[in-house]
Amino acid sequence: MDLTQSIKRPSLHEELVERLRNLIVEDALKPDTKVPEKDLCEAFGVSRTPLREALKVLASEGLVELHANRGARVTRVTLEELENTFPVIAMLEQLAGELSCQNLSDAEIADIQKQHDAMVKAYISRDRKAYFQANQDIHNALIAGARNDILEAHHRMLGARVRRVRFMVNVSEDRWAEAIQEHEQMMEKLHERDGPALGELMKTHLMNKCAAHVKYMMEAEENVTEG
Amino acid sequence: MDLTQSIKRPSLHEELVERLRNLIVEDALKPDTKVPEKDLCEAFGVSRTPLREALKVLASEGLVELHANRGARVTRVTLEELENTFPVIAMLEQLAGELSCQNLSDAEIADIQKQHDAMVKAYISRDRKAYFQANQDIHNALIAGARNDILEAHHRMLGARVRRVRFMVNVSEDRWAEAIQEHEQMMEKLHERDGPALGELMKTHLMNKCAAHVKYMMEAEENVTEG
DNA sequence: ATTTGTAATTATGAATTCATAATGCAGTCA
DNA sequence: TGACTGCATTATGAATTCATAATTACAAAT
Repeated sequence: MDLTQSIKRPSLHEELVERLRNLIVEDALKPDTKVPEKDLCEAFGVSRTPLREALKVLASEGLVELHANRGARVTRVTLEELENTFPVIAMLEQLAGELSCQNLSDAEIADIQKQHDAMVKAYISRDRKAYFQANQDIHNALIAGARNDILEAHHRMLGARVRRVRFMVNVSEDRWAEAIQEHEQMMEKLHERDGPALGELMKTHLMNKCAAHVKYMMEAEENVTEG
Repeated sequence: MDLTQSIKRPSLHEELVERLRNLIVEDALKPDTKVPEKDLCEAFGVSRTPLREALKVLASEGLVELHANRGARVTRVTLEELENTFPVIAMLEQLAGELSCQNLSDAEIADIQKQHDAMVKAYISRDRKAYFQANQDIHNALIAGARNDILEAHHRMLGARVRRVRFMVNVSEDRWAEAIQEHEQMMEKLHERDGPALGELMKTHLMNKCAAHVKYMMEAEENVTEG
């Protein structure tokens, strides 16, 4: 019997932070959506106090914007924000790559290899959903392998801000193939436990991912302008 | 006349976040201090609602810990946290160094040179307070030079967590001299606008700073244990 | 018809109140 | 003497209430 289970009771505001964050990250709450406190209170069945505490936290994470007396609205991921965020994530992943090679156990590396294989399989069958999930899992595992809470926390924060566009984005066939290649190289260096090399690969991988997203967004913008 | 001035009226909770953060960072609120809401409310002359919102934000920044029904306490900067935080800051500063060389104007670089000269002067006269201030200003200017809000925000957040130990720390003569040397090299590369080189120097500089802090903390711990 | 001024409504910022978990103390019993 | 039980106190989580800023609706005037 797990005794700690019964003790841990997350407070309402923690719960709300989590659930609202998920709603935003998974694009259920669209950017620029006004988020009237009243509606959310009714939706979640809580009073305004814990809800407003949650909104303050989400605002500090950059997921919503608070305008005094004008309420909260979900932030839009701009091109500029994307171009600013990815390089920072890239640096964090570079560090994670270096540290993971030092800290991951052989068993953990084997697990990552399994996730990698699953990702490749998803790629072959063009299962985008499974691919994104496996890809996400691999990156998270490599971050966790750094054994650095601070790194992990900030990576998660930054990831939340841009994951929304990853949901929207349809990567091109070319870029998709390239990403798989990059992941293959990463696995190679991970097995060799060549930290600096893995770090470099991960940084580059992220910057390429950034370029793909930027390109996609600019094309989307053009369409909007034209339509 | 500045018209924006009259419009901007920071809400109570923003004000509280700022003031509490300063109190914690500047070590006026010591680690492990219990922070009873009642006392703070009286001190600031506000009700509990905005204060609790502020505490939630500070908790998400890692400056206080919230234990359900047991209130908030100022977090202690552990050795482990220090060792985790500095490498992350180092990566961010590396990126900032690269970008600053691309983005800073000649005038801005001249300004930084002035701050650098002021820092050297403070070093020569062994004015620790002035030195720390100038040092802080230089790093902030290089971060700002990256023209990247996300980078800046996360750097500020991480800085807040460790600045407290910088207040406590008395750097050794040797390390102090070394730090000056590193800053001299940084200025050189900045003038040459050699981004990658400046980035590398800044990363190394931060990691050396980290090592100095860790060494100091371990010695302090020994003293506590022995005493 | 468009604009401007005012009133009514709504939504948010903040204070207060209520409920409950945690703490402290006294008293009891081994 | 020391540990445990139960009540009183305190502090926090959450709900409610109050005050005020912002928005909307509408009427009047140009």
